[in-house]
Amino acid sequence: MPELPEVEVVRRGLERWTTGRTAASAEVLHPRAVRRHAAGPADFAGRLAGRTMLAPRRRGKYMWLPLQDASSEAAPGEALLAHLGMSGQLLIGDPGREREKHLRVRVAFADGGRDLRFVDQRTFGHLMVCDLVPDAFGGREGGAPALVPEPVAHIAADPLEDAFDAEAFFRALRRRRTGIKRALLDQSLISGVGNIYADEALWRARLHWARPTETLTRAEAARVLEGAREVMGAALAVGGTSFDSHYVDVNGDSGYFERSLDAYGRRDEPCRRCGTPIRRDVFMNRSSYSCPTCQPRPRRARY
DNA sequence: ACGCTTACCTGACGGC
DNA sequence: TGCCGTCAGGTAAGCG
Repeated sequence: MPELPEVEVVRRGLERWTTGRTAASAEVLHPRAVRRHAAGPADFAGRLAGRTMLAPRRRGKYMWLPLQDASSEAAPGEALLAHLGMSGQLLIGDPGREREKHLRVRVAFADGGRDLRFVDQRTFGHLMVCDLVPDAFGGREGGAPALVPEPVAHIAADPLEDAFDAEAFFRALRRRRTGIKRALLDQSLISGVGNIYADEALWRARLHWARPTETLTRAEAARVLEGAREVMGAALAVGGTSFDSHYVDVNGDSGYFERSLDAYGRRDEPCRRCGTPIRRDVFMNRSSYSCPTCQPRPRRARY
């Protein structure tokens, strides 16, 4: 389940293997993989052919590769945007290797070297070519607002970005009438946090997932933010979290953070702070893990 | 307008 | 052995 650290690991892999290379052709093997590319698979492939991929960028769980025309020095106005969804993988390898069972899109390069493949069992992920627009969330680059893909324009900065505005995040929480975990999963408030790291951040902050956001103090909000930054930074340092074969880097290798998780997936196992068995609640049709002692349920809960 | 629910999708797994 | 229900969950459309 790729969240920010896992996407960043993939972004770094792409940075090494695709930067400066020119796409020769793209093959869409499953139209659902490019469903958000409104003009269709043929247009998607046409917009990639002949264009050079610049250094990949990321915000939250989205990543993109700015596309430059071979014939032009002009700054890129479009990008190849990728979201891995639940099970998406971007893989780099020998073009002659066997086709993966869930291969959805393949991009061949003009240099004839390693190709780029989008493999996605559950097809929640997608690729598209889209316009770049000025960032409304404060990202800067070279003295001007940074450019982000149009579909990313409504996604808030992630907590590992310089542009992330902690005070604005706190004010937004106080305005909301919802629970803290729901807010952490809302990518328009803070991006990059998914179910796993939301539970980990809340465990670190010692807050229950149903805590009403409008009652959070500035100090509590800061604890959540610090927890998210710490846990995602630590996960990134060891290559991300892998629960199954779904999340891998561009070479197909898994990360090692699962063994370091304090809450997620640890039902009935002892809390690493106090020894109380970790509980599992069903919330938003998914699991929430927390410590009954360190993270007591608030008297007024919001779901 | 906002908060919340639902649909989308495939494979693993447990129970019978 | 095989069938069926459940679970995994990010996103955005759609509902009230």
